[in-house]
Amino acid sequence: MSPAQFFKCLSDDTRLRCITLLQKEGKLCVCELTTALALSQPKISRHLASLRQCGLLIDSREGQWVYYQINPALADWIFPLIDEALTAVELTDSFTSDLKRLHQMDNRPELTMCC
Amino acid sequence: MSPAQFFKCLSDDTRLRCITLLQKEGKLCVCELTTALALSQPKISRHLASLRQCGLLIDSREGQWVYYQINPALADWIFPLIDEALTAVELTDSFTSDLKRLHQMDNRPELTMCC
DNA sequence: TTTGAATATACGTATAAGCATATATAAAAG
DNA sequence: CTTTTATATATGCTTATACGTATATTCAAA
Repeated sequence: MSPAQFFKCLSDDTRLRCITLLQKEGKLCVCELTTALALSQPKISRHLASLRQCGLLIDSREGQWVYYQINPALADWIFPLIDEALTAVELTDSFTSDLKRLHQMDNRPELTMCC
Repeated sequence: MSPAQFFKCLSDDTRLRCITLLQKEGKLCVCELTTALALSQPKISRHLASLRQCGLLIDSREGQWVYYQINPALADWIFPLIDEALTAVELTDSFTSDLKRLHQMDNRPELTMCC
């Protein structure tokens, strides 16, 4: 992936919020991201698919749920940029809201699996 | 400017090469950028205009030449991202070529002004 | 093996981006 | 003035993005 292609991944608000939320939280399933961002499921899924196809994210199915995370095998130059992107996005109101909705979410899959 | 808007500025190869070259060299006129990137003048000018309009670059006319530089009045979160972008882009072949063409350029305005 | 929840994809459409070519403006030189 | 160099913009075109809606797929549970 070229630098410009990487920045294009971050150039859409929905994708940027997904990536930075994953950078902060580690691993989230589609329904958690859908709840956190308060957007339609197909919209989230389509953006996650494009990020998977370009290699920025990897997915893993666990039962009914498909979890996404940042690909740990990315080129070295990408990680500091993702870090700085998170630092920048953490200053925004929408990211604060996203985090709040995520943490207030009922029936989060991980919680269910623990019981 | 939102983080996503900022990343959109970097998401086009031509704009990214302009921005990183300006980050490294400080201040360049349109004809220097045109030579360095080996692209058409209208193409460079159009991208510089869009970067000026979103506030990422500022321009200043000096005689015949219009110089562009990174806007020093940008929000704080932007500068580390530009730094990391340069670090990433410096690893690419095209950036090496851009720098080489710039430094080999004949009749660079600054040099002419010095004599 | 049917039902429901989670996720993915297809399709049509609206909008935005990017490009090449041509032309316009602005300053300097003759 | 007229020309030349540097830069900006307009126009017409093609392609890419993003979206909503509808539908398909996958898994688990009953």
